[in-house]
Amino acid sequence: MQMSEGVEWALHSCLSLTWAEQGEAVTAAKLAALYELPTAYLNKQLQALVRAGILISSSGPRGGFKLACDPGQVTVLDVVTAIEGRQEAFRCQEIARKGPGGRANVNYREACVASQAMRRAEMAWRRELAAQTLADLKGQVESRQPRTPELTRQQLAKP
Amino acid sequence: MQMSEGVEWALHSCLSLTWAEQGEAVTAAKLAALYELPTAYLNKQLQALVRAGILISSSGPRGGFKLACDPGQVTVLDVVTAIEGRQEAFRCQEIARKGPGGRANVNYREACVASQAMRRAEMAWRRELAAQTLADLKGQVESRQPRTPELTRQQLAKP
DNA sequence: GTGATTCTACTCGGATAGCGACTGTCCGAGTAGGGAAGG
DNA sequence: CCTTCCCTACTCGGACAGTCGCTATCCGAGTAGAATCAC
Repeated sequence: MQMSEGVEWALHSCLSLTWAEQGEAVTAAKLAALYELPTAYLNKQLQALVRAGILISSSGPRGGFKLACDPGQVTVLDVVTAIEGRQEAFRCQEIARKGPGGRANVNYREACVASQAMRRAEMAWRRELAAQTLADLKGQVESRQPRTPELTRQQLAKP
Repeated sequence: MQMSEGVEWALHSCLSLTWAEQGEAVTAAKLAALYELPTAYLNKQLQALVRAGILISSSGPRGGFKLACDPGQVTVLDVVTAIEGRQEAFRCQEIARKGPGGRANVNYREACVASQAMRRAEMAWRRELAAQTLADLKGQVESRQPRTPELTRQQLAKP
């Protein structure tokens, strides 16, 4: 069970976008240069964020990506879901239906104790992720590394 | 991010083993027949449980698998970890090290805010899984489907 | 009859293919800005 | 000089290979029990 590394890329890219000049779109190439990532593949991840409504993209010269809304409105769960998809990690195959005492007309995705146990854990996971917004992460970085916003803006301003 | 379906198989197999005759080893073939699973592949999952110390295996006639200890001592997390491995789903690649304000001598698996956010969620996930033991699941099934233990024993007794 | 020995059938365990998802890359559609041309 | 048109360069977006881990399977090592044989 491994998560796509695109999640890490997406989180850092979103943070960098919070520090970019307001209204300015940032190209995938510049975001990739920030962290030495492959441009085309990062572009693919950013596309997923656009589809999820987290970013807005524009083509052509002076085009690029920018945040679609306030960082306080976007949770870490939103970003993770945008990259990983909405389906849960544990997908109950309802094997209990075939087992002793199984009933064909019961939805074992809800009734099976194993599924419930796993679901409860995933709910807790989601709750933690939903409790943090991009603004929270942004604030944490700014208090620990006050120069990061300025350095990011400088890097993004480079041709 | 999808979890191996072996987790579901392992949980149900362990539950069935709690209902098997005390001291009797159950073969992978019989466990597979309970839920109509491919025998060889289920065997592979059970091997992982043996390596994790959850089950004990014995070869030859009257061989098979049985629980290594009391069901109350085995948590759902133990089972999941045995199948999925110990590494976390989110593996920080420390791309922040290359980013603005990055320091080469900092462990970003600990310091990066993205990594911390993800880690906090995974900790909550693990905590939920560790809070439930096989005995808990066993009790839940027995209170909802009182006939399941008996039916399981009957199925396992069949040649 | 009893004990040791051999033999057989059974089970787990690791080694071996097959497949889907993540990883990585490329080129085309569309666009904004600049430059040229005409009034 | 100003306006209009065209053209170029740039960027995203989706389509196309490569690789790794999960899925599925098979055969050999080891063993417990039964059958056989000698005493």
